[in-house]
This record gives sequence, structure tokens and C-alpha cells, in this order.
Amino acid sequence: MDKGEPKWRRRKEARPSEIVQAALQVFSERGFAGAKLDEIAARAGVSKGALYLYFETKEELFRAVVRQAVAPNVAMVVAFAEAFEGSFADLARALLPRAAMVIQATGLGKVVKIVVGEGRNFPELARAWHDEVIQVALGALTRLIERAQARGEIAPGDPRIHAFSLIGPLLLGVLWRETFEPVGAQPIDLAAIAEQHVETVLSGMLVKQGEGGR
Amino acid sequence: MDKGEPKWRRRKEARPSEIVQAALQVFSERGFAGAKLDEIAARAGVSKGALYLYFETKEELFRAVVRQAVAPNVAMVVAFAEAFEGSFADLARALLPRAAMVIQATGLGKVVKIVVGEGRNFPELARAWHDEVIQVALGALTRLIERAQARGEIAPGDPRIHAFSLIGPLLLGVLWRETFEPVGAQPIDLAAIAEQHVETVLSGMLVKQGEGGR
DNA sequence: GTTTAATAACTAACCAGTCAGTTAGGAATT
DNA sequence: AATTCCTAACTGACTGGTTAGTTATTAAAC
Repeated sequence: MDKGEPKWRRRKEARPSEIVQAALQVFSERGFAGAKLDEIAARAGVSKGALYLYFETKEELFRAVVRQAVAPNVAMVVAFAEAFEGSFADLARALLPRAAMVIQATGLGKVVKIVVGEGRNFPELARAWHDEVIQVALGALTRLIERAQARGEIAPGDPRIHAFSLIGPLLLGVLWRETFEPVGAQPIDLAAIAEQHVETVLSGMLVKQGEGGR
Repeated sequence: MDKGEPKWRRRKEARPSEIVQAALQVFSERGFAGAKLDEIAARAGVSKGALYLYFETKEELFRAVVRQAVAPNVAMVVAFAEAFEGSFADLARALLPRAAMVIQATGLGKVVKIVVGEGRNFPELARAWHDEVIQVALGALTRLIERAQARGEIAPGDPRIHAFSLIGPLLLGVLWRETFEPVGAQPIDLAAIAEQHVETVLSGMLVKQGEGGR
């Protein structure tokens, strides 16, 4: 035993992002408390000890996951929305399906689940997510709604609740897929939710005739 | 040390419900994995060993919590909805605020969080919740929507997605309160969400004029 | 006196974080 | 160009604390 491959290589630069990538996977599959550092290390191709050369604690590793793997995607969607020229209705019709896609492609839904489920036991997780994701995304959407209200385009009412009205069902769809489909629930199509719900929320669920508003 | 109070009493009938009650509290506060059986036992006024006289495992105890403490409340709301005489619009206007109230009063939101967050690691949790709560509630709502569609009262489209459109924002509100308010997020009023969102979803978010549907 | 609800001390397993030791790989020396 | 030295990236066995589940024993109740 001599010449062959070395047991490991020194790759100070590449490690952190590889570890973060592996951590995203394992956190997604097992949640925060359920994720084992040994498994993260194994998937990143290093030993557990190496993790501690780059990240001080498990929580700090999770924060790094949020910052490097999640926040950029959110920023992209927000930038798209803020650069959008056209009516709010058209923006909404473009935004929801796009958000649905990004959520599925990035495994963002799984991280949401972690934060929701373990926020109570690990408040730092909830705070990091709130500051880096929610504040940014929901804040941007709320401002867009306020502007559309000022233009007389959409109905009065708390703009933040309007934002909830828009994205709530999408989130429900995400949680449905992640939580109940694996145990036998009837599958649901996220893109279909996005499409139908946008039209519902923009023009209403009631058939137009005498009825209308309250 | 003799005459005085006995160290404990045999109360075969009362124990199970007391334990379930204590378990609901502790599960709510700490999540499933985070809840310690010692703490549940302490709050129920028994030792950990006594738990195992009535429940085989931690998961079975959780199922009992769902069945005895949660399902009856859901059944009540469902019964109310199915007995309702009147338009779907009026039913929705009554149902959402009522659901919001029940959720807050019973701590149901906290259990939702557990199921969402830990369903992946403990599939039995997700299955129990799906079978005893989701199937019942969402099934009933979907049927009500189908009937309203048949009467021509509400717009065509997948009735299940319509149901998502109705309750999604409320769920988002619940998760918001439970997850982000404790770490400094701007508070939101569940009743206000219910009220505004029902009107939004029934008659639409757009101001009526040339716009309308797509 | 018998039964059994209930206890308390126990075991076995798990896992975040530590640390003493190992080895890759570049720098200095020949 | 070959050899030696040095450092820090990396390993993997270990520790300490935690907790679901078990069991030998005790005492309440009839």
C-alpha cells in the first residue's frame, strides 16, 4: 500500500460549499434535529471532524445553508417581481407559477418544513429564516400590493393579508406534497394550484350575477 | 411516615385522558422528538413507567392525542358545515372565522406544526393526522364546493384546489403566529385574515371594471 | 391475601462535539 | 532532481449527556 490514491486531499477552498450542499440534502430529508453530522460529513466526502474546521456548530451550519443555498433563489424571484412592468394581475399570473417552480427545483419547501417544525426548539433557525427570506420576500410582495392599491388596481384592505391570500394556498400545496403525499394522500399539482388560485383570487370564486360582494 | 396521604392512588380510568392532556401540552411546546416522556409523565402526575401501562410507544401516545384531543373539534366544525342551510358564500363567511377560533382555542395550530415539521422522520404522525383530520375536513369541504358548483353558485375548476384557495391563507397565518411571531415578526390577526380573505376569494382582489377574468 | 396500578432504578442506544494522532503536499535544503 | 522537514487539513475513536423503553419491587384496593 503506497503509490495509489491518497486517502484524502487537502481542498480548503472546495470543502465549505460541498459541506453546505450535503447539509442541505440531509437537513431536507431528516429535519434539523434528525440530521446526523456523520451523515452530512459522509455525503460531503469528509469526516465529521472536518465539519468543525469550517463550521462551529450544527446551527451555524444550518445558517450557512440558508444563506448560501436558499437566499439567492429568493432574491432572484424578488428581483424579477420588482423589475416587472405591467399590471399587478399580470405580475401575479407570472409570479405564482414561477415561485412554484423555484420551490420545487431548489427543495425550498423542505427547508420551510424544517423551520416550521423546529423553530420552537431552535429559535435561531426561525430568526435566520425570517430575516433572510420571509422579510425580504413578503416585504417586497406587500409593497407591490400597496402600489397597486394606490393605482386603484386592486381592492382596499390590509396589503399584508392580501399577500397571505395570494401565497397561502401555494404554501399549503408545498406542505401537502412534502408531508402527506408520502403517506398515501391524493397527489396534487403545484403548478395547477398556482394557475387556478391566481385566477380565483384575482376575479373571485363566485359566479358573477346578483351576488358580488357582501 | 404512615397514616397520612398515600404516595399515589390507583386510578385506572382517569389516567389515560390525563396523560393525553399532558402529552398534548408537551408535544405542543416541544414538538414530537423534543417532547420528553419524563416531562409528560411529570405533568400527568405519574412516573414514566405508568405511561407504558396505557400506551405502547411514544408514537401511539401521539396518535391518542390526535384522536382524543384534536379530532372531536374538527368533527364539530365539519358537522356545523354540513348542517348549514344557505348559500356557499354565507357558509364560507361563517366557516373561516369559526375555524380560526377553534384553531386558536384548541392549540390545533401547534399540532399542525409538529406534523408538518416531523412528518418525514415519523411517517406515522403524518398518516394519523391525514386519516383522522385532513381526510375528514378537506373531504367535507371539497364535497360542499362540488355541490355549490353543481348549483352554478361558484366557478368551475378543481374543487380541491378551490378548497386550498380557501384555507391556505388561514394555515399560513397559523404557521406565522406559531413560528415567526416568537422571534420578532410583525404580529398578524387570524380573525382579520379569515374575514378579509373570505371576501377576497369570493369576489376577487381586482377592482371591478374593464379587467375581470383573463 | 391476592391482585395489579404504579414506581424508581436501570439499560441500551444514540449523537453532538472533542482531540490525539495521521498524512498530504508544499518549502527548504542539498 | 532528490531528499527532508514542517505545517495544517483531515481522520476516527472517544466522551458526556440525553432519553425511549424495561423490569424488579412496592403498596393501594378489595
